[in-house]
Amino acid sequence: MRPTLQDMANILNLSKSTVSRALAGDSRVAEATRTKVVTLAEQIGYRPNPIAQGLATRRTNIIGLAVPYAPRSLSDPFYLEFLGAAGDTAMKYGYSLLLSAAEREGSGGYRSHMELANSARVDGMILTEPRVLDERIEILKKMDLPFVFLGMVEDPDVSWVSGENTRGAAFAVARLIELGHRRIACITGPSDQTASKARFKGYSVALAEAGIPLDRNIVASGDFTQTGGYQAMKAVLEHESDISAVFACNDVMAFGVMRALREAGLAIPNDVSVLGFDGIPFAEYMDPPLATVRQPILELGRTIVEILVEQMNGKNKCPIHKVLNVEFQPAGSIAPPSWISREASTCVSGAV
Amino acid sequence: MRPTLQDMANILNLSKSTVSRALAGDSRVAEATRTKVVTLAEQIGYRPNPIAQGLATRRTNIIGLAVPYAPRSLSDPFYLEFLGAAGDTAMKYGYSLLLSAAEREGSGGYRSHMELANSARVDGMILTEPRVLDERIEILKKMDLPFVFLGMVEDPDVSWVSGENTRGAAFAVARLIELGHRRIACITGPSDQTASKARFKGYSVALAEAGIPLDRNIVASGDFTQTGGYQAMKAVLEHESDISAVFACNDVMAFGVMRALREAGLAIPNDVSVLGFDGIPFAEYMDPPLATVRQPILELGRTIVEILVEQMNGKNKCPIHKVLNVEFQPAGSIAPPSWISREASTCVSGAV
DNA sequence: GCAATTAATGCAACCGGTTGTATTATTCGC
DNA sequence: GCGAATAATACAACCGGTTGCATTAATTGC
Repeated sequence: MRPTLQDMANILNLSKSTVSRALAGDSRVAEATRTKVVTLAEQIGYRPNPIAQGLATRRTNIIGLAVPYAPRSLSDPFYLEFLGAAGDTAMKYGYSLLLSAAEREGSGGYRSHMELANSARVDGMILTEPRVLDERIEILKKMDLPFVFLGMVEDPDVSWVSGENTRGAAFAVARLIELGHRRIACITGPSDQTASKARFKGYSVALAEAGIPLDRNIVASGDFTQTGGYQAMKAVLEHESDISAVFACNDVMAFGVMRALREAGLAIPNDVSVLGFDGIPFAEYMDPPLATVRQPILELGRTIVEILVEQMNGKNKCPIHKVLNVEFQPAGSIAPPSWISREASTCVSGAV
Repeated sequence: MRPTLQDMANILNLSKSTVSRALAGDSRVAEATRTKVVTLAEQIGYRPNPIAQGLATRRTNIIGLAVPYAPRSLSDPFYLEFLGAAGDTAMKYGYSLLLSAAEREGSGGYRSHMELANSARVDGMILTEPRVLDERIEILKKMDLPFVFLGMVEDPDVSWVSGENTRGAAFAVARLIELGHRRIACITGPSDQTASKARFKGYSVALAEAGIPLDRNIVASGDFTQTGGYQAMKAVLEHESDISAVFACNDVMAFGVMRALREAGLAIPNDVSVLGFDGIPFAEYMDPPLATVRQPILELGRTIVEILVEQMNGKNKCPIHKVLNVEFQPAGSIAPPSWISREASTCVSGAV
């Protein structure tokens, strides 16, 4: 049986409270006593019971992490990396992560997240994939539990951390335009997710700045999964054959896009360039390596936990919004459009 | 403030115990009373405090999940999928998953897992990546906490669930041999992991059955990461140029292998065939799609939780060892060796 | 109609800690 | 040497549930 505080007290002929204070480093207990207590604790392997501590202090040292159910969620390496980084950081601050496995049902899919938040089991929550009008926010606000979103939230009272979606997408798409691309398809994520919306906005901005009209026929919406990207790309290819580049709003969809293109007999990047978003490790192992916008995934995980910890400690009551830099990462999946290469080669052969 | 049991008791002029029993469905409380209690609970949104419940019942309804630190761990989609499935199943049985973020240090890397196991915070533990002589087993056995490993463990007293590593690998490698391959390299995982060892054994068995001698020069050890696979393949290519196929002990390493081969100017599968293991979703999105041995990842997650739940309920005291079927999944990354194709084409052109 | 059952509820201890306050022992000033 | 201040420790309530046993009320048997 695990030794308890009372056991220790009995052995040392002390009271529970003194033993407890000795371990907590309370200045009121004599140095000699503390030493004895600590030594004994070491000896018999005493560890305070976190459940009892939780009941007494109303703190659990656990952070709830709400991961949305599929289609995206836990099959996207982005989340795994994020999870790892968040877990690491949480541990550094003495917290553990409790996963809220999401539910399958469509609309009620947030119930388990809300239950966890309301369970007194966690000191704070990390939430992911905010929607434009996210029903969870109102519920959470009523609970006075600190929480932070991964991804931008409109409500100014809510803390969040996000990669620079709009600017990142705009910058990368501008590079495509710079290469000579004019017909650039866009595979978006679910339209009600803020990240998806922001990346699409970046795409639109880049087009607008280059004076290229936005053509809805070459914009399709996926669901942030391989399959989603694959199907969306197929749908676009059915009607449009003159695109020379594709911007997929995340890497995983870009993989599906690449497959759809190849199946349509289009070579990457010779016929069509492909650009992703996220910078997951697999991107550079594709053939050709996928050009993407690298998010600082580890830093996102770290930062979000740090902000949450601050709020849990009550140090900072005002909401924090943090946008982390992203970085365009060129790679073999993008190249100038074929008509430029052809012109160039014509030109060269003409000169020879 | 959250309503407590006492609040409910006060409102209804009942005692805590009756209210508690009413909610628990104890047959001793009158039906009318139970209805009143349940109605009120519904009305004021009463939810029992799981921390207090945990203290009283010594059950937390939480399963600890120990994920080893890098290099593999949470950057491998295999684990993410596993995690999702385990989480889903856990929820179905009323449990949540508490992640044990692993530590960076090499040898002491298991400390946090053991602390979690010993923390009274979890009712059971899921452990991953067993090593051949896994130090955790002895520690866990002393704690009388149910635990199950993902992956085979030698100790017969320990429960585990695993894919059919040896047979799966043997079968797949045999298919390579069947295609005509003789010089098949093997990129193993860390040699002290049972999964790695078992898959390598499958490779050896297949060779032996075909009468092909095992050549240690074309066996290299990776660490189950892309980079590890890449480097191991490079090392092999440095001395050996006559291999016609590679078996990587997991898909993620296979991606690294493919990259190394391409960088060496070798085409897949024309010059070299590549075979992976795991069946992660990305495999089929590679170019060419990666042939692999598909593990039933979701079922692994489901089964492991079910076994653990059974053991936590005390229904089954004897250890359970479960081997789940794997399935060879052919794909574009494997083909007959080039000398066969060349012979074939020579033959054909000769015939014409 | 009264003892014996049975049904319904209440009391109080307990889970293992934390923490406000009371108590005892010691030291200090003068 | 005595009262006051201070240091060290103990007591007891509390966190919010669960659970064994006692108690009371209602029902049954004869």
